[in-house]
Amino acid sequence: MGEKEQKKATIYDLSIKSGASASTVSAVLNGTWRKRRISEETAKRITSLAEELKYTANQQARALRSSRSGLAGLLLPVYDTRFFSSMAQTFEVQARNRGLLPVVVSGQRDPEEERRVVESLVAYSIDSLFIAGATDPDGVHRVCARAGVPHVNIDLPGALASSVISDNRQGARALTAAIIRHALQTGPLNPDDVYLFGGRDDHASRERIIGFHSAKAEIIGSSIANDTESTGYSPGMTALAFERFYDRHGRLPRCFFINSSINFEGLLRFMGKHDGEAFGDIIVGCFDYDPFGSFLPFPVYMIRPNIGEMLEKGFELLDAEETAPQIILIEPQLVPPRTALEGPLDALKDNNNVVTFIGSGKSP
Amino acid sequence: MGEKEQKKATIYDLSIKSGASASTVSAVLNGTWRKRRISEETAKRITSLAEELKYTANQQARALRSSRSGLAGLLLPVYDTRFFSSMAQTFEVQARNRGLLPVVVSGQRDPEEERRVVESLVAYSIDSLFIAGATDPDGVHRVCARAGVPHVNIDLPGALASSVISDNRQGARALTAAIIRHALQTGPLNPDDVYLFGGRDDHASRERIIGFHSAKAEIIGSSIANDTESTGYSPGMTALAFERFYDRHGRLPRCFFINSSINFEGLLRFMGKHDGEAFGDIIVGCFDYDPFGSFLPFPVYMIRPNIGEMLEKGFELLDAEETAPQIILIEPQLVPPRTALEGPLDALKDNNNVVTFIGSGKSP
DNA sequence: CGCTCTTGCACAATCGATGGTGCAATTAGA
DNA sequence: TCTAATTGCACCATCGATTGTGCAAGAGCG
Repeated sequence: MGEKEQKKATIYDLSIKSGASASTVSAVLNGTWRKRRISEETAKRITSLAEELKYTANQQARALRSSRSGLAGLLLPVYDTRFFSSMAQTFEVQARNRGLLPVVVSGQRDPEEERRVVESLVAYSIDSLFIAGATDPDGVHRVCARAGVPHVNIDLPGALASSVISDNRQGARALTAAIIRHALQTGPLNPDDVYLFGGRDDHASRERIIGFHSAKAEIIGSSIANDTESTGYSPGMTALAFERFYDRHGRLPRCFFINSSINFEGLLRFMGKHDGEAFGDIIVGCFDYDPFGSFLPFPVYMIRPNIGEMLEKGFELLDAEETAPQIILIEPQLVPPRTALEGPLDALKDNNNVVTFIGSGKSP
Repeated sequence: MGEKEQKKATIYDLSIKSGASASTVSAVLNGTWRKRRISEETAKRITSLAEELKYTANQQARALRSSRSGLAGLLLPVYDTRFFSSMAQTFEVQARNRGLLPVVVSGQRDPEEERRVVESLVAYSIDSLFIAGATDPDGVHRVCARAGVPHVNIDLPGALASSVISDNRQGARALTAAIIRHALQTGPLNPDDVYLFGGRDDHASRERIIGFHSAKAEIIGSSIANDTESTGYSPGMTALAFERFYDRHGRLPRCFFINSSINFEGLLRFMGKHDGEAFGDIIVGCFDYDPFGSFLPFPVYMIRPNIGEMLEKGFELLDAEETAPQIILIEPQLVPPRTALEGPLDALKDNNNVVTFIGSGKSP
């Protein structure tokens, strides 16, 4: 594959070719040259030489010496939900805007794995870490603290570091109210027509359940025990929960709240196994947004967390260097059924293409 | 945030505490100690000391000296489609299994941005790069070649480096055949009942169009001109294409092929604007898999590329250090409508949770 | 006992960039 | 004209790990 595989130019190469010392070259190229009283003329000479030779600094060397790597870490549980992949996408843009290289890793919702992958980031001297939806935020916190890595929690709060999270309670209230109101259009609702599936014993789930109950009580006016079922963030377990409900009641609840898109996939599996049936009469709310989910054959209300703002606030917290951990709430957005929101994809240049017919048919 | 923010231990710390020299410590900890004839006893002493002090090597220093960073790069166009986020997820696992730290970046389908982000990876001396769906694979190739970074193309081939891609033509044939056969169940089809939307002038799209035409000709027996419409990988442009078709014909084609899930989002937008209508009679094939897309209110056949195998082969190619660029085809999978496949989420520990009722109702 | 081998490790250069310090040449000030 | 201040830059130690080389102590052999 070698074309002109010259070794990358270093400040020493530039030093020789420019006649200046390596430290002068370094100062010019990292912007500290005014402070070091390098003449503008010398600076220009070196800069243009650098461009000519396509010099780029060796970040390992820079990091080793200055103990700032230019890496910004993001710890996710998993990538492949729209929520977390949008977060990765947004994080990438925001980190890059700040001159950092984003490094996204996933902890697989396993406390030990979380710590391991963060250790590996620490070994690369990351400058900061965003902890998004960690199973054990405080365990991760300790790893960061030992290494002196600034960090914030996103989406799920931790006790030991500042957190930026969605307003789960309000979001859940709005979502619950929306599905109940929609269901009421087709007749009165009993308390046992309204359920919640999914989630686990974490802060987000607890808050959502509180919001769910509060909206339900407010609108229907009464409630029942055991109207929420925790399944973890697992499609398989969620499918099982639906299956069991179905076995007991001969149908799904008229209207229900699903804790996350991961749990929503459990509903898909359930549907896949009950292929003949229509499910046209259920009304679903999901605390997460997925464009395809929004167009399923029944009304689906969704909540879209404001990822961009959460990350912005996160960066601000890191810059601010606060002492006492604080929690910042970000309002999420209620998305009505059959809504295809624009997203990061719409910012791409590809959109400027002209629509053209390029195909042509063939006759056999 | 400071608890016991001791600076991280170095080989010199271990050297002093163990009485051995730094080079001995280094050799013990990086596994080369047998080659350097360090006694087993010394090795054990140092190893246990290292564990005690929670020593982890400074990767920047290691990289600087050995010019191997332990970083594996993956260049994606975007994150937030299920295809690319699954790829990120799978890549992470595979890279980590090989002792590498995965660094995933996105090039936003912009040739210049692609080169910029790869330059930034090169500045960190990545050991290898996977180029997945780059707009300009050969431009990226040149950046890698200059820096001596081994690389492979995934999913979209390049001329200058080896590539592992889906068998787009066969996949498209299978997909086209599936939707046509499904449509034939409800009556005969004319050639202008079968269209293709999406894609652009890249290898994948061209191959898919060939496969589409070949299956169409084979089953329907005749064809027409202008039965494919290129829209780029843009939801907005795709929506526009559907809108225009709808304006001209008063309906959508009875059965059509959508080039990617990104284009599929264009169909969602179209549907969102035509809210009253049912679209229950269309039959769609999409060259990409999305679990929610599979359950839309009309039959959706999907193609799932075999990401795991593509990446495995990619790693093998890198190890093999071939000289002449080669292209490896991987067979994708046809997924019938209403199918929720298992994915990386199912491998998580979270699935072992027990399903329990945790909620309790409240009476106002 | 003298010699060669082997064992077990230490020394020191090195990767590329950074930043404190020192010093010659120039300019300013008296 | 002589000293003091300023300008413009070079020198060199340093970050932490890797690796080629050298060398003393002990083992093996005749």
